[in-house]
Amino acid sequence: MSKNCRFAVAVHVASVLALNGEAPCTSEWIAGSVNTNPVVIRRILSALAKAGLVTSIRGSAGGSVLARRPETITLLEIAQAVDEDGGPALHHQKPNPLCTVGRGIQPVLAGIIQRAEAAREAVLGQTLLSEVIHAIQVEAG
Amino acid sequence: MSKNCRFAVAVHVASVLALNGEAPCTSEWIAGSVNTNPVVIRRILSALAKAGLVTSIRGSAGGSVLARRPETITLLEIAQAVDEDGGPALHHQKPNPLCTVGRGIQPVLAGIIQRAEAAREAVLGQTLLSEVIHAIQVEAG
DNA sequence: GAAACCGTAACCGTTACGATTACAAGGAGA
DNA sequence: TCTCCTTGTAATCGTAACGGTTACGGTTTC
Repeated sequence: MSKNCRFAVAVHVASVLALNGEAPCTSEWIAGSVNTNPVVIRRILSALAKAGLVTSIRGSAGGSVLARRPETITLLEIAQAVDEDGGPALHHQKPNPLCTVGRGIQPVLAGIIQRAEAAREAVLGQTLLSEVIHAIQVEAG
Repeated sequence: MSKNCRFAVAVHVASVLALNGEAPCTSEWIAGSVNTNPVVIRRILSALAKAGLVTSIRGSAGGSVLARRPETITLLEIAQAVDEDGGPALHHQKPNPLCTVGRGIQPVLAGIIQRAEAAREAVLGQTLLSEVIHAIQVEAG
């Protein structure tokens, strides 16, 4: 599956924003919580803003705030905002059409992979950011 | 998700082997159907053999055959044989434990990702290689 | 012994990622 | 207006993974 941690960072960012409420968070402060570089956070924030999940305020005393209530944001929206790549890849080269398998496998596999991804996304689509925040608070004590 | 096409190639390889029945297939012949290098196929075959799905015969007139009937092989077994990487990644660095989110997010996210992956794997676990072969034959005409 | 085949190590070019630096643009306050 | 502070984005670097390829040793058949 995906080898990047953008989804994990994006949920982390959204959780920090949600816990801060109306107060804008700077990318530097969020980076301190995620333990990475502020530019990495800004790239994530940019993707979340394009998806309408986050609003960024430029200038001094600026920062980012959640654009919607945590009860209305699913993890699927966050995942789709930062992870444009959809599902496992098919063949690099086109299979040999002279072979029965080579001729017919690609649409069959595409359908199966799509169904598997849909099942995975259903779980993310049913998980709300507010639930994640609650679980984090329970976990962190 | 995963950016490699090993799963697609592995299903392709297994389908070719299944359609050839008892007759061993050489890696070069399979490579001709997949349209890639024989060594790439041998690497996939090696992983499938370690999972007990394929038997390889060395020496002249050698090749590979399916070790089990296609009705008893699920796509999940094939995926796990060639894709050791499990699910999306968490953070690169450990989050800051001084932050509530940093302290609690990792186990929460791990649980959610695991549930999402389980849903995806359930679909693959219910799909049999024999069904794939049938669909390929219908598709290829 | 020769030929055919598997198994694997080694290497190359490409691609993607996270991290970092640098800089332009925007906005608040002195 | 001037000065910070912040976002936004481009450019670059090092690393890691992947597919493709060559090479070579081991194995089996003829």
